[in-house]
Amino acid sequence: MRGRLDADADVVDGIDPPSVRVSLSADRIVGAAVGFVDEFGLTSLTMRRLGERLGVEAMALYRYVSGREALLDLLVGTLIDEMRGDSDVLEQPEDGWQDFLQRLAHGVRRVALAHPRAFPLVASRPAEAPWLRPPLRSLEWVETFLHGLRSEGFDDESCVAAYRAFTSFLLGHLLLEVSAHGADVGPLDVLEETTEPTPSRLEEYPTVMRLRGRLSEDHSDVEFEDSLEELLERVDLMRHETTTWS
Amino acid sequence: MRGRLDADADVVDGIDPPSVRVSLSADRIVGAAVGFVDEFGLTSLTMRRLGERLGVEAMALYRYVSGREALLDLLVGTLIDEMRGDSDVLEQPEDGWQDFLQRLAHGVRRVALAHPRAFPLVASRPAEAPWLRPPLRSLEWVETFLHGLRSEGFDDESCVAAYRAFTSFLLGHLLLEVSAHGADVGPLDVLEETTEPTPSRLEEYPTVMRLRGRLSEDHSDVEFEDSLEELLERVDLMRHETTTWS
DNA sequence: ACCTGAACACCGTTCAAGT
DNA sequence: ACCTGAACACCGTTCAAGT
Repeated sequence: MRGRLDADADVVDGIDPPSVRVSLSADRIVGAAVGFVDEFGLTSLTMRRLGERLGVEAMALYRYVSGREALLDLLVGTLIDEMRGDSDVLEQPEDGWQDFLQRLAHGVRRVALAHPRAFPLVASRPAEAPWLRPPLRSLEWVETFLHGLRSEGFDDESCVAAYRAFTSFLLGHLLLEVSAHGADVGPLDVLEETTEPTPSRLEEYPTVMRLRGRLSEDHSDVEFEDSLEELLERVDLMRHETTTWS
Repeated sequence: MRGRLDADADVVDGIDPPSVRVSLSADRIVGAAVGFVDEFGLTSLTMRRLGERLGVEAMALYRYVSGREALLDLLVGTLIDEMRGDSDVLEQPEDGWQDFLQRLAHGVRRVALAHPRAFPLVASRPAEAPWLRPPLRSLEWVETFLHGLRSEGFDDESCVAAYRAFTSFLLGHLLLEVSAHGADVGPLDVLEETTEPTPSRLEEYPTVMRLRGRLSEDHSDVEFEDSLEELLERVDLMRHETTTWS
């Protein structure tokens, strides 16, 4: 017994250390960044504050990520890859393309709802190439999508058309859904409940006023489901079969 | 003749003065901000640089706008109001609701394409109320929309459903369209054309590789037109007539 | 009434220096 | 090898002071 490890010393008196002292790595940094954004919002994410959260000076982060912008890109990549671990999302169709796209859509939606404050990044960051459309903007997922539909008999043109329709549907729906959950925000997130939540000059807009209650109802779940169904029907119509030689 | 005006003196030697010396106002500031974002992108918009552009110190701006965040909100408002001046957009239906929505959709699209670098703001800024959905997120336009459909015989529920479908369609389409035009971007906008525009590890993704050409084709115009048609058909289906007593 | 100078707190980022 | 201190340029914002 050679006595207690010296390394313990600085944990012992550090009440609630920012994080257990694990050596830094790009993954750990990005993970912390995701957590930080989930908790405090995008505008609060600062190299210095992120360093603090990791028990390190901001400058130490530059060993692993080349800067703040690069960090945000890594963050987006992480979110999209999170779906790979989702067992409901398939790598390739097993019960037809409709089931395949259903699972994919719900997978993306789960990610969006799990990270409502980070999701707008997925939408607004410039992609590697303009044809990598958010929110399915990694080469991996686009390959999965296109190859999946091809293997189900879609021809090239239909695959691409379906990809476009699918992404634009997802982006519109999910962005609106997370923004209703109070997504991006400005500097201070503490929304001042003191000011009336409804704009004051409302009486000038009789129709809005009358339908306000109905407008506020949240049916995101069924709406997503229904619109997705409709999308799949549209995709079905834009579909040209192809004979697969194999 | 009391000699030349003293005020001219600092214009005379100032080669290419940042702007003709007009007294400041909120409108002028917001207008300059829009121009600045159009030209240099969102991340380049800085109180100090905006002041410089207006021939004034940054601190002077605070007399007219309460801060940067407020400025961005005003900017969003301006963009949306830009459509009021669009003679193709109607205040109320004249040739049926389909024509009405067609004009509205194209009006929003023109704004988005005229300000591709500012449009993501319209999408991601938190609205006054969660039911003010981007991109139709001013009380004025929501009133116009809902009242317009009501006057065409839609009942309350259909109006709201149509509003939801319409906004989510527009948001998805237009955000993807402007992001393909290289919208948001990080710090430096000078996109480095030196690095190959195509991600390097492309050969690992055979389907993407093969369809790359097709994926890059830009058919935004016809795509918008077609999807809009489909949307209108969907709206037609979700429509319950109501008897208007008047 | 309207703008400016100086100041403050906070950024991102670099780099020589510490261990 | 990995992190820190000090420094730099640049933010947003406040406020007393100038005109």
